[in-house]
Amino acid sequence: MNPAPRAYQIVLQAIEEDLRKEKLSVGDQLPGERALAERHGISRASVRDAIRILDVMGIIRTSTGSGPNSGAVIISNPSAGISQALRLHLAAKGINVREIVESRILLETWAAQMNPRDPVYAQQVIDRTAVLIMRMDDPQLSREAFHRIDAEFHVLLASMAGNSVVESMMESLRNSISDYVSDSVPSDEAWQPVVRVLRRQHKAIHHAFATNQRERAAQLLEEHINWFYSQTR
Amino acid sequence: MNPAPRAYQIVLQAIEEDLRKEKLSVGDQLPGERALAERHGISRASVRDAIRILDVMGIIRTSTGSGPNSGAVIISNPSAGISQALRLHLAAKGINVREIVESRILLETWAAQMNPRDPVYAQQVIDRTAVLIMRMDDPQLSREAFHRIDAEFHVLLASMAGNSVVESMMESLRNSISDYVSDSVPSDEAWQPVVRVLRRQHKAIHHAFATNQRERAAQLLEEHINWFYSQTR
DNA sequence: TCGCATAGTATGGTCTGACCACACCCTGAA
DNA sequence: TTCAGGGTGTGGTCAGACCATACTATGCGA
Repeated sequence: MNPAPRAYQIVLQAIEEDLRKEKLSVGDQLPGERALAERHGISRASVRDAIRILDVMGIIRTSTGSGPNSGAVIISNPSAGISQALRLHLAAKGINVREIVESRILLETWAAQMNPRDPVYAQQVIDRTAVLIMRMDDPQLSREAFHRIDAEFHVLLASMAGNSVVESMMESLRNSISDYVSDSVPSDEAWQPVVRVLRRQHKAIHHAFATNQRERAAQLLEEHINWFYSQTR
Repeated sequence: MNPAPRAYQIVLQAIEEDLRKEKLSVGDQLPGERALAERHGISRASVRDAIRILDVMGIIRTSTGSGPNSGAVIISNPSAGISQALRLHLAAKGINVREIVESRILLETWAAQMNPRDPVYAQQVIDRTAVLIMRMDDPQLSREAFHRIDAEFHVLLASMAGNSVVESMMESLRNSISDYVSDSVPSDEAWQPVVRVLRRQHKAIHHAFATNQRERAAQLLEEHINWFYSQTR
């Protein structure tokens, strides 16, 4: 049955157990790699395997040096691991862009129609997205910067629903295709008319949210996403 | 900007590039770790970091020995990485069960209402789920086995929509809470009445699918999931 | 007493080289 | 022709070393 359990899984399971029991929580430091190795009776190399996994999964952040901010510190960045997974499987042709776009529409329209769990936070989101829209109006903005703010805009709106799983998946879907998006529009000349339409759509979406027309916001989001991806093929 | 790019990222990016260009695809073998180390001018330890990441992300499968089925072979298991990420973040309290259940309902009801991309496959799914329902009727079945078949049942139904992202997320959500599910119902005595209701619900859901009542299937699925999790608190 | 440069210490990151168990393969004997 | 045996290359694991870094403690000088 279990002929060869990997050595790093010993550490991984122990840490997962500690997380579950809240012996470890966000902000805490993990014991040093050498200490973990000795505690579990395995080599530091195997401990590093576990640490590396926690790192790419967005559970911890590692840094060199000593002191309270060094070493492996628990963070919570659920989108990191999911983004990486989606990105790699997109490269490996295990999934395709159509499916990602379809999923984005599903998640974003759901989040838009969802009753916000926290009305105060929802109002903050509406205010903050208004700022993002203004920043995207800057004609000096590079395309990379525009895409970055654009992503933030969408993730922020999705966060209103108060579901971090949906929010992380949203962010991951957006991240996983960011290269694709950047490569999609070949020239800056072709980009100019596109960005004008995007700005207009963003403002309409924001207006629908601000006036609490959630159905309409969802519909506009779907059109917005579909339109943009029709431009990139 | 880039003071310390990790050594393993060199290999990771190279492999991702090869996947994108289809120089590598499912079934291919990766070069040996020693060969990759020499090619990129880094140590085997760093190469192993990259290999390990691809492994946990479900991009490759590794095994010892020699020959065409040994070493690191490209597979495509998108749910592996996402499952692991969700599972760890669930342990780290970065996400909670409510959010996972909410997401499951979102994905499953969407998939249920979606027009199948492939009618032939949809019919196969309906036939195969019928078999699973029969197997779940076995009173000798252990709870672990029941949950396993139950998960297969739900993932299979979701796969009808023909969106592997949604399917992977479904499977990952299901996997990430499997421990939670197993621990939820304390005794086998309490489990018996629960499993009877689950069987009945599964049959109703299957009937709705088989008779193409997709709206109703979605509604039954939502009730089914909500009911089960109301039992586990 | 205070301020600050310096040595000390612990961290993760990387490398080297070694040994193991395993699975295929190839050769040669029956 | 068959098949038992060793050969070879694979990932898995280990041990030990060195590095750059970042905090900490020391102690000197003002």
